[in-house]
Amino acid sequence: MLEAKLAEAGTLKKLLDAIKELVTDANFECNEEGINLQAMDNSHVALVAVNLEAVGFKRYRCDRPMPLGVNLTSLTKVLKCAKDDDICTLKAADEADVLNLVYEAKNSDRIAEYDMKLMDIDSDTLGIPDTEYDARVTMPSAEFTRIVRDLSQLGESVRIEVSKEGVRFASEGESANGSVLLRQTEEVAKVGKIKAESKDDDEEGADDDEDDDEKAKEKKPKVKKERDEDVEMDEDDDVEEVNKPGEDGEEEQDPEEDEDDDDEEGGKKRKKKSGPSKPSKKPRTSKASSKSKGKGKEDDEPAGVTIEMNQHVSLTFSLKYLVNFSKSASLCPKVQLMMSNDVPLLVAYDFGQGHIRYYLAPKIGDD
Amino acid sequence: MLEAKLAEAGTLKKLLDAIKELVTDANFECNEEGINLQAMDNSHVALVAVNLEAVGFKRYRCDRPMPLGVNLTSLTKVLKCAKDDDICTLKAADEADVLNLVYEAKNSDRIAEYDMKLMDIDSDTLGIPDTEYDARVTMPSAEFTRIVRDLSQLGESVRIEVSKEGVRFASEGESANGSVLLRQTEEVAKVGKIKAESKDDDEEGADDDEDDDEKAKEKKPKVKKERDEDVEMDEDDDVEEVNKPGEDGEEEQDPEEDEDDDDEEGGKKRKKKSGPSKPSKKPRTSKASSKSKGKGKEDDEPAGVTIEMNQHVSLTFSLKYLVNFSKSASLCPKVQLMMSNDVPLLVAYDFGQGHIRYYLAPKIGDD
DNA sequence: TTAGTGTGTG
DNA sequence: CACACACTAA
Repeated sequence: MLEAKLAEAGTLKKLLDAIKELVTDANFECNEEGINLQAMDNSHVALVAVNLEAVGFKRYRCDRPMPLGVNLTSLTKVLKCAKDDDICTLKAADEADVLNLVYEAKNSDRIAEYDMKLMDIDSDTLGIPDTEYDARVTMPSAEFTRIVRDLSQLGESVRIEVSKEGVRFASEGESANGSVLLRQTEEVAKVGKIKAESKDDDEEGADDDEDDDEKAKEKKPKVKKERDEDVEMDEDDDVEEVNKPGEDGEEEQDPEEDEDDDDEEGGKKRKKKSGPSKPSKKPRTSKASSKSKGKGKEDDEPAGVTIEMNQHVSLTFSLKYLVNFSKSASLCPKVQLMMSNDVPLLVAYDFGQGHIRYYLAPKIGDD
Repeated sequence: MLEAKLAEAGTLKKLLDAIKELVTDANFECNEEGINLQAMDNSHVALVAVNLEAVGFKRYRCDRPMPLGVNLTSLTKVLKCAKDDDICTLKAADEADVLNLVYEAKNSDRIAEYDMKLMDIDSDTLGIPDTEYDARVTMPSAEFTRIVRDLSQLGESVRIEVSKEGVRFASEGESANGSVLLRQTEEVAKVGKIKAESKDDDEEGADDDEDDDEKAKEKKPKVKKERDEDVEMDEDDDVEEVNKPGEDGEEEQDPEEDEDDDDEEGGKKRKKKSGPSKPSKKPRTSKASSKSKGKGKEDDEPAGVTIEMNQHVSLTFSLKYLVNFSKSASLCPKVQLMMSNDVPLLVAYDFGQGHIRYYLAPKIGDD
């Protein structure tokens, strides 16, 4: 049987909001490690993969693997009956045909219980290859939302191009063309391996090989990410110009600076507007201090754009889907775009309890 | 003739908003005591009774009883022309076929006047028996709204069950069943007589003591106290609850006394009508602390759920109507549900100037 | 959270 | 044919 107690029903609600327009029915595959959902969107163009880790629950128990066939519309309705901060417990008996949801008000003076019918769904769960990518762009999720929404007004598709200059989103429409360039806030990091890493910011069990070893020591219990600590950021003080003109795009070697202090700029820059106005230089504060300091919600704004690339990539995608994907922004302040030429884009949102990943094949014939 | 001056047009507007979908035409029965409206809903399933007491008006005069046949849709339109805080005067000459409405801005710099046609309506005013009920649930009106709205997503009807455990709202639907249990916040009060008491909350005319006395004498525990109080009645002394435990063990039934305008909905408090010599607002100490504060909203639950019962009741009702009734929540932060088995439910909203009461017959065949 | 669109019911 | 309710999108 399954019994999963979630501290905040809001997490599930947001999850469902994020995917319900893409998928109507799906199996929640539950096992001792957590809950996974994988489904093609209704038109079989995109793939959605959701993961909720067992450790992310207040309590989690799943004796044996069980797929729960859920109609997401129904589940959404039932979840609407929960307040965001209700404690939500999911229960299903083995072979049950209903999913039981209990919402408990924080102060316990209200208990609501729902039973939702389950359905049998053919699980065409296809293994997702653990691809390595040529480029990863990490940016504030709100920024991504904004860009794809903006561009979707102009045209149907967007060309995403990652170069050492930064990442460019360009779209062509009937009446106008648009292009948004994001420069990496810090610098372009070069890495050898770029793979989806949901554990980037926080992890409990870093089972997967991390792309950088520093992370190991960095391991902090799951919490808010101020920046991607894992990214090796080298201490360059001169961040005036983001892209150093000196180097050509391809060197692979990591910066010698292995001491990863994630400084955040004095907290001045927050969600940056797409305008590539020159970012103010961040006076590096003492490395140690910056990390320890309490974060006033302003400070831990998702902050910057990080670009990691091994190779220049340029791909074209349907904006319609990207706009859809971007609805997950409420779950996580950051989003990662993983790309390789001629390979499906991976859009990943990692939140405390797990992740949502979207895969979308590029349009052919892009330049 | 009638001349009734209301301190805030908003009161009328909310009233109309609350009932206009239930009733399209109705007689406003005006007499020296105030204005009453009583009507069956359009499908003759529910009954709505509205009362506005003469004393609740800034000025009120009605020489002789007169029914004003009003099309509520028209009146709603006319009322939309008033701002919520306008002073609103209703005037009608004897035998008039129009109702005159004057809206005066608080600062008098704007006066609007409307004449609305009246119509003849067969007044099938039927006396409403002053029933005694087996149970009364007093709860935040916003909570009631939330529950019936939630459950109405799932099914057509709801079973309301009052027991010493609390009050349970349960609904069954195609894709899911739902059940919400509210535990009494304080304790279950046992009373001998449970009747609708609109005067519970303070009103202008009477001062508190008088109010209490009146109730005291009126109260005769003429009934079933067979259940032992002790069970759910852990008399925590009148801490939260206002009334002194004096009389005969049983609580005075004015739990809604706390006039704190704390509807969590949105702090939409408006300046209370200065009314005719507002009598001392009983500064009930109890939650006073919370009252003074700006908004701790979390700390002081705007109100608890109070359950009074002499007998277990279980009744099933159409959610459609309850949802409709619950629109009156804007008028009052609390609502009372009065129930006895096999008897129509009474849903009562008591506000400063009067009340709205809805009666709805239970569905047959409920368990 | 609010507004608009679409569907269903009367 | 109109009104109301529900759902979806912004």
